[in-house]
Amino acid sequence: MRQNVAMPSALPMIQPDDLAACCSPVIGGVVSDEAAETLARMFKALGDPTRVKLLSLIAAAEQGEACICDMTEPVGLSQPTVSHHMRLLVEAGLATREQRGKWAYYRVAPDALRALASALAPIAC
Amino acid sequence: MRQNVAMPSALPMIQPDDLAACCSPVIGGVVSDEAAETLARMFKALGDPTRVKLLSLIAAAEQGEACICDMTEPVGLSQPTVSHHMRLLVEAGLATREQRGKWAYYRVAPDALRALASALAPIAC
DNA sequence: AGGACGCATCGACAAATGTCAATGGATGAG
DNA sequence: CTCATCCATTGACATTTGTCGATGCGTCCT
Repeated sequence: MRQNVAMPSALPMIQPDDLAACCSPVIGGVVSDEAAETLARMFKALGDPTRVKLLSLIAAAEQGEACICDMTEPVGLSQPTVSHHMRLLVEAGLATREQRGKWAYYRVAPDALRALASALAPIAC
Repeated sequence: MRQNVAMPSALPMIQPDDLAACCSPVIGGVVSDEAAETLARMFKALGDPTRVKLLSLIAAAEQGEACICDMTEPVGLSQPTVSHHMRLLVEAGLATREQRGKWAYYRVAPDALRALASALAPIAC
């Protein structure tokens, strides 16, 4: 390795709690292992075209909510598969689920999206 | 399926070219299949804690650049594995690679991060 | 020229992921 | 009560992903 070039060690460690802060993570300091884990778990949930589209469908739906049966046809996948994807989105904190009678209504979690967006903020805040 | 609830069909289709626009994707209209694919490919690259940390390391390094040999020890993985992860980040457009003599210098691609961040913007823009 | 170093590629392998058909549990309508 | 509907869970399977050791290709130093 080259001499002693400016690597991590003594840089401000970003903790998971800091994720909500503006302009913190990725840029602005080395993220801790836990923060990297937390961020990656959320990003992974967005790392599938079907889930991106599902989230988009929900956000675009009137009332900002949708149930499984509304989404299977637009994404062209089976009901169990859509249910599975929605579960991943909820577990990642990117969506919420509310059972109302026979239907399960899913909504986007704006705070989580905001947190992710701010985690990416390169410089401009 | 319930009656005819407000689903996609006639909503503004977000195309990949629109991804740079502010406040467009995910929220604000149903993303097209291609846009969902594009976004998912980038998010997937961030869907691994190692890659999040790598990006963070690069961004935090002085000069904003780092080579493989600077990163293997902080992430605790073998050189081929780190090289592999960096390739994924570059292919996703989230980082750039520049060979200078013996070393390969990696930098973060701020525009790509900005595009991703704006793709998440829930409402506030 | 020869050796040391930085990095990418290859082959291998276990683990995780996306998908479906089949099934089962709730809820609401008749 | 009975039946249809919405949804989640299960089991199965092919594909993708993360990781490593081994190897090969450049580049720099002496």
